[in-house]
Amino acid sequence: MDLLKLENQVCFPLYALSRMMTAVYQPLLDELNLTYPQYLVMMVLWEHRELSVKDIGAKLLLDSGTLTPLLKRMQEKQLLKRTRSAGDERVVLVTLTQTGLDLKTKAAHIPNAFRCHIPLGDHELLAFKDTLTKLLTKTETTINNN
Amino acid sequence: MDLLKLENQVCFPLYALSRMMTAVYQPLLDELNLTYPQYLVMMVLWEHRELSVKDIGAKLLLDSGTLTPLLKRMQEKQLLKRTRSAGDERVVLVTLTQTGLDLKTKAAHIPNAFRCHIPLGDHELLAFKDTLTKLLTKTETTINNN
DNA sequence: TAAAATTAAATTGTATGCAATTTAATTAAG
DNA sequence: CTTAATTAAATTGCATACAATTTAATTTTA
Repeated sequence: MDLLKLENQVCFPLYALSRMMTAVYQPLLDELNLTYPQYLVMMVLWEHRELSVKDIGAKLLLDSGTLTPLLKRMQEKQLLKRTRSAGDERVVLVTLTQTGLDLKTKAAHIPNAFRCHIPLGDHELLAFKDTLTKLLTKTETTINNN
Repeated sequence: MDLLKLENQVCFPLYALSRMMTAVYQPLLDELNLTYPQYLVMMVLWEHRELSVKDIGAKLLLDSGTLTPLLKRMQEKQLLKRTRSAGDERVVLVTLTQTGLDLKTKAAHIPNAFRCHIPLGDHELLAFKDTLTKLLTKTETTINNN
């Protein structure tokens, strides 16, 4: 068996599916004028009132090279504020504006709207999510124990 | 249950795992001076002697906006040739150079080297690949039947 | 067959990702 | 207490992704 054939790859369908899911989200997110990574940032900030850039990066597995310009664009859209921490001037704290907080109402229908496009039953979808989450966690550990 | 929480998302672990897997490949691909998308292009061209940009896009689910500059970079690295089809001048046909063909030897160890970093047994990995492939295919169909 | 529609790449513009470096602030060590 | 090491963001540079448009070639159709 030729292991260098596309059909024998695990990561190609992972890569392609990830992009396809983002494409499924896009028309829904267009209504909120958000990209998918920006939607993820909104989600962690709806959940946690105030987070540093590092905190957001730890949750989304993104570094400041990605987050700094992304957060600046979100700030330009009046969704959030970025302020230096008083206690530690190295840290930038991010909080949502009222506009950003209010956007959660407009986003409330997105999870269900998205769900409709996924051709999996509830049980399979949950099992799939579990597999992904466990593999993500385990791989993260594996990599860090280098 | 708040469906707008990060932990309740299916697509976040998909998105994060996809990027993490690419990061696992990177040190292996560095030896070949390839990025992950370039590696995928090499793979389809090792398998098929000649492909149009459209063919490559159909296999990798990428459009000419992504592929044209990517293929130009690979051409600059002497990995492939791009020529207009004689029969249909709209079509650009891509074939590997001898250098590109020869690179398969240097790539032969990559699948196994990569496999070592994935904390899953053979059976689970195959099952995971199947799930991904089926969901990719089904979602593709769902989207096209819009 | 000539105009209209379609198709394949390329181009343009914007938004990630990420490696590598830089800057500024804080902490650790001697 | 002062220097060295570390840390958090920002910056720089490069490579995807992808929407939207453009260009050139081919097909369709009236």
